[in-house]
Amino acid sequence: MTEHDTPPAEISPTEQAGRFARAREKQSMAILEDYVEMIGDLIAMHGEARVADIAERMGVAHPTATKAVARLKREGLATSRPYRGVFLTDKGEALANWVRVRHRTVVDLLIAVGVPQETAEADAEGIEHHVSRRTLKAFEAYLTDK
Amino acid sequence: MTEHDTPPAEISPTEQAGRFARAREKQSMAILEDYVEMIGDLIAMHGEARVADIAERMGVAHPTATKAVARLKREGLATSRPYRGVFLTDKGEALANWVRVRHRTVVDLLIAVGVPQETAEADAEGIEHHVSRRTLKAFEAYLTDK
DNA sequence: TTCGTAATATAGCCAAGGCTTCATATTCTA
DNA sequence: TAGAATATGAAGCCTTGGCTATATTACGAA
Ligand SMILES: [Mn+2]
Ligand SMILES: [Mn+2]
Ligand SMILES: [Mn+2]
Ligand SMILES: [Mn+2]
Repeated sequence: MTEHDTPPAEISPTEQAGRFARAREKQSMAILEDYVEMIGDLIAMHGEARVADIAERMGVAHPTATKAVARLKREGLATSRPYRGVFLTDKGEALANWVRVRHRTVVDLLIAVGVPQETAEADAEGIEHHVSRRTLKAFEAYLTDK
Repeated sequence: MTEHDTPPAEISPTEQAGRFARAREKQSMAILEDYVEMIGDLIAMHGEARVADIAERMGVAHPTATKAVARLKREGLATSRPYRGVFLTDKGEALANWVRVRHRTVVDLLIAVGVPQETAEADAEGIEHHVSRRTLKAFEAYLTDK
């Protein structure tokens, strides 16, 4: 029996539970993050972010996008005027910028360790939301030093 | 205005929607994956996987774990005998093994690029589920060559 | 300036994954 | 072997994030 067949490293139930809990928290932020990033991008590209465009690019039905925007407003990340598109608050803008930088860094890191670009772009869309500040710093350092 | 202030790389709405859709699919598998891995670990460590232990280690209430186990059974990944614990089917075992290898590889990769071990372990719990076969292959190659 | 079309909003459905509370079954110890 | 403690199960609630179907609103072309 090699070391690879042994059970995983010892870890207390509490600690492990904490890791899962943190992963769940990150997940609950993921959709918000994707939407603010998307809204920011649409505004940068087209000068406005319409619900229909958001929905199309997110790959969901438009009422789904509408509900997501409602949540963004509830959380103080966005505003919207009926039939006039969606706008980011300062808080939303700040989040969008941070998320965008993180997204790029994750893609760059993946490519740097040998992941094909297309795969990197696809996987990053999910991975990014679980990359903590510390891990991001490590990625940046790695990309700089390399 | 530097290149960093420009909008993200051009990508068709359809392609981008596909990426988000794939990320959502991965997410819907994440919980199943964590549970089969956990059940496999508990069996390896203690000879059995009781709902109470699963719940404690996942950081959820026991009815939540019970419902998750019900879903595993529905998907043909596990079986259970009342008051006798939970067992993995062949399919469940295969998934658990694959998930465990992937988990370790992700942790190793993160550490290899400079992420502190504790952070790596924590972030990997979420990241792993979005690492595709291709990306995993790249990680393995990187770890070997390094 | 009207009116048809396209965009947006609203309502109501579903499944997943959390939770608490309460009932029941098993196990273990005295 | 009876009874207490523990484990499991069942019921019912909430939020999120999907969906479809059906109003409404706004805009631009005629
Ligand atoms: Mn994303
Ligand atoms: Mn992203
Ligand atoms: Mn995990
Ligand atoms: Mn894991």
